[in-house]
Amino acid sequence: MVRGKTVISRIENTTSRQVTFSKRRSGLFKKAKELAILCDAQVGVLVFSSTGRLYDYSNSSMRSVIERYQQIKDGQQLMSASTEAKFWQAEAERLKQQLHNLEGSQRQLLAHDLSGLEWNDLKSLENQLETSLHNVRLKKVILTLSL
Amino acid sequence: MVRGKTVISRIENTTSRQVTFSKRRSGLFKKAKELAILCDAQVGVLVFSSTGRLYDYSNSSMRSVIERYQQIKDGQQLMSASTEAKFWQAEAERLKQQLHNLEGSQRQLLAHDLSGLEWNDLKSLENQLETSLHNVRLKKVILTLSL
DNA sequence: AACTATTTATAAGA
DNA sequence: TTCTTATAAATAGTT
Repeated sequence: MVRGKTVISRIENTTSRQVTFSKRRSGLFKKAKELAILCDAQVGVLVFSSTGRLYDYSNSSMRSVIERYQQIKDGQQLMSASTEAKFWQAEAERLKQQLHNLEGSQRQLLAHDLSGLEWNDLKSLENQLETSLHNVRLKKVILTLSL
Repeated sequence: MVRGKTVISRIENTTSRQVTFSKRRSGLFKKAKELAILCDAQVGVLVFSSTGRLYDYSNSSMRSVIERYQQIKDGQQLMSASTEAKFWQAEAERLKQQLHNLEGSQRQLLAHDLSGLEWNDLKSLENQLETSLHNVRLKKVILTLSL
């Protein structure tokens, strides 16, 4: 039971300090979570025990909380490794999409996949191929003449 | 007064959400401070309101708390995060190369760039285009007949 | 911001 | 560590 008003000063007894640390830490995290949910806030809590062990809570991700903090406080900070990873992942995704599109149009040019093409599409593809063929033949002639 | 058990879910009313935010935020900071004093811990709390405003508490300095967090986390994770970053960077590089190659062959198919092509290259390109053209025309016929 | 009926957190004991 | 419980502390709704 709670005996009298608790004085807030360092608990000298190691064992009860550790017990209190454990209890109050979870209490703090619970409060943090409730604040985040009730008030639609982004919350991050970092706690280092006196033995140096890290405990943390965040309703989103601690990295994003810290990044947001640093953006506000510092303006600009070096990209963290995880941000850099995300950047390159997005870049790879973008390139993959571009590649996919180009492969599709290549398949049409090679007439490997003409599905989904309407009459007008086929007509313009035919024109394109005719133009290409013409230019390739022209190039052959030029090459022949220059020999 | 408190009426019944409080349900922890987003408070819809804006005014009471703001009031609760203010009250619980200071409650959270108070708890954080008590934990730090009682248990000799280093504590940092970051809170962003739904309007994006930053509130923070730390018994030492937030900067040192964050630095300590990153040293521990990155010590455990920097390897994987930076490895991941490298992986995706390499993946992006590979895709970029692939895209470049495909763009080159596309330019040849469209006869936009025939430079560097020898007689034999031109001959096989011509054949490829003829085949494509044939297949496109065939598809047109099929489309016409099926109308 | 202040009040207060209740709920919630928690210190100490088991 | 987990449960219990007496008591302190926090807080939701009201003024």
